[in-house]
Amino acid sequence: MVTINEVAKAAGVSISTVSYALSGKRSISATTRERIDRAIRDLGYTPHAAARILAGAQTNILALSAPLHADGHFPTHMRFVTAVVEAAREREYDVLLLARDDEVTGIRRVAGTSLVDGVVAMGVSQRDDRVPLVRSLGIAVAFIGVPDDADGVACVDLDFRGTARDALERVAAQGHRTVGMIGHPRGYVDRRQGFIARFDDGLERAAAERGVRLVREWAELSRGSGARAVDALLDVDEPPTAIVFHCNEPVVEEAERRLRERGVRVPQDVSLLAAAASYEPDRLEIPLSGVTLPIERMCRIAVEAALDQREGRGETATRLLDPDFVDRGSIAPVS
Amino acid sequence: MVTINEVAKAAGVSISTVSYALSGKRSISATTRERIDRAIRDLGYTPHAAARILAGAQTNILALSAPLHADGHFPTHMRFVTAVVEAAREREYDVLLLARDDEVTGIRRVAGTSLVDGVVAMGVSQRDDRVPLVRSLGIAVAFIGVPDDADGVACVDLDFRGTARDALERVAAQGHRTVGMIGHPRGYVDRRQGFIARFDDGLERAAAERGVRLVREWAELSRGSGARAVDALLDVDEPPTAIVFHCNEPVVEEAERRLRERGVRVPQDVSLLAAAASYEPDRLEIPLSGVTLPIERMCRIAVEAALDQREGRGETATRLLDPDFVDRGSIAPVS
DNA sequence: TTGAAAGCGATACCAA
DNA sequence: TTGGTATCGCTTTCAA
Repeated sequence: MVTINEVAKAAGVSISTVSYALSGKRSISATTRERIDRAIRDLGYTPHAAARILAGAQTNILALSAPLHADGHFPTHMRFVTAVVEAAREREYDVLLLARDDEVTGIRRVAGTSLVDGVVAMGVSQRDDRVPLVRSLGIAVAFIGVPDDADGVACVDLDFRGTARDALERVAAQGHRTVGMIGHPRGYVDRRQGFIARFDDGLERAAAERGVRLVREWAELSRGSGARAVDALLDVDEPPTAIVFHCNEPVVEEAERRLRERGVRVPQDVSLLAAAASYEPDRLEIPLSGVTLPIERMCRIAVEAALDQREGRGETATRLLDPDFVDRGSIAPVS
Repeated sequence: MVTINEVAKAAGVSISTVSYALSGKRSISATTRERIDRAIRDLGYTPHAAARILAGAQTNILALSAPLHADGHFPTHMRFVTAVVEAAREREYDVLLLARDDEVTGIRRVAGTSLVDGVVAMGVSQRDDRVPLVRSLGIAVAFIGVPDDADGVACVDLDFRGTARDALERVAAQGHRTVGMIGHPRGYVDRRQGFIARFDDGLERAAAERGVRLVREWAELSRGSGARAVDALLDVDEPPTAIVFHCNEPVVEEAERRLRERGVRVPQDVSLLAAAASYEPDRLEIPLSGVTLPIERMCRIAVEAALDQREGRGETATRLLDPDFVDRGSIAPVS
């Protein structure tokens, strides 16, 4: 291992000069700088991370708490993880992945040993054990998702209530009086995932305000449940003329296939809208108008929120992102 | 932050005694141990990771190099990542996720700064830049997958050649003389993923030996390609009476649906076999006999191989896992 | 513009 | 069984 000492010796300067040349925290004469650069290159020097952390103030490591539930949607999960790594690297941070651990012990371990400068937590539930934990630990943290008690912690999420309201108002504006919804698996709700409750709430209220009748189905991720949900919605006396999807891609795909099988045309017979889609709604068999979950943006904001906290200037409030509706022709006036 | 110094003071002993009490590297009297334990608990002490790394020999951090290709299969990717984290935690290791970086710079950074004790590399291609890199760096590493030049580096993989041979021989043994294959996207092959070449090679050879005619299709991950592949295989004069799948789940699902639509019965009209499945073949609409990719086992072996190398006793050879065939009734004698 | 030296918080060797 | 202390490789203050 090449140390800063050897570099200093080779360049004929003191180690503090080498250190400052590296950090740029004080001015160095051109000739000295050159000698140091040469020595660094010749010796192939890279500073020792642990020594730097111990002497300096920060680790440049961020922990990502990503508990993976058995019934979770892997592709979506992966997109969050990748996006967090990407955002972290843009700030010169590496990411330590906390996945297997009990949510609490992993954070406790890396924070207690000062291994990380902050934590980004995803897969947030309404009553999340990580909230009181990070509060007591007093570490820099940002949640992707909003727990019930979000006081004093930074949170980022799509405004699910607003997204639901927006969705309902758009179909209502087209004259639809009976609107169906196909939602995430019941298991998610039981695990008390906040975003579902907020979405449902927003949809209900908007429907009540607009005098729209709401019919809801929840589909599992297992095969057949998307088709069953469609059948359940349509095989009644006054079926909905518009359907709002708030579920994962496989369910939507199956629902679209089922609609085709039943000879239902989109948007002539039924209007379709994707809400908070974690997939790309324009790559479906029938591209859907609606709102995409801005995963990359959420992760970027979370990373910045967590890191900024250490520097004092960090927000510890909840930030809800506005829905961004895109029209792909799957919504039409009621016939 | 509570330091070992404060613990020593509180317990009325020296810091070396505290250190030894923690590591267990020398015997401590019961009373002293108790006083130390009390002090640790009272003060809520956790050793500082960076200090420990600097003074000690190891970081207890493992890097996972997981380049994510745009056309990759996210769920499979995620399973590897999760499995590596799981295996690492069992050895008291945390995982640093290298995802966004150019494959080489990420490894160079964490290895150069001595941030990690070793590297596990997935998504290995036949000519992988990471191989010469880790060789020149001389760090502990294990590849999940086998590059062309695997000299001196530890690799783990399913024996794809053997798996292909096993698959072909099983259907040949049932009298099938024309066998179809639906393979991974061509993009994978172009990116020179070794496992595909090895699988194809094994299949070809076994077919030649058994006098079996082989018909091959490659399906993209995009919608419709699974169905198209089925049609391409069956819409000919002498269609195969058995089909081997070596592709991702969405393609298999679509192929099965297509078979149903065409009124083809399994296994009466056609035998089906899943080879190196990265999904669970018994959760398909038509459960498939075949070999599952032992992801968890591969990752565990890779983690151990990487970590063991530091302690001298590590293997740096390629380890190919034998296929483990499971019968689920999708293969029958040719009619 | 540069250097000397005091930490940072552990580990582990050498003595007692 | 225990304590003192050199050491790990760097950052940063204080002096020059």
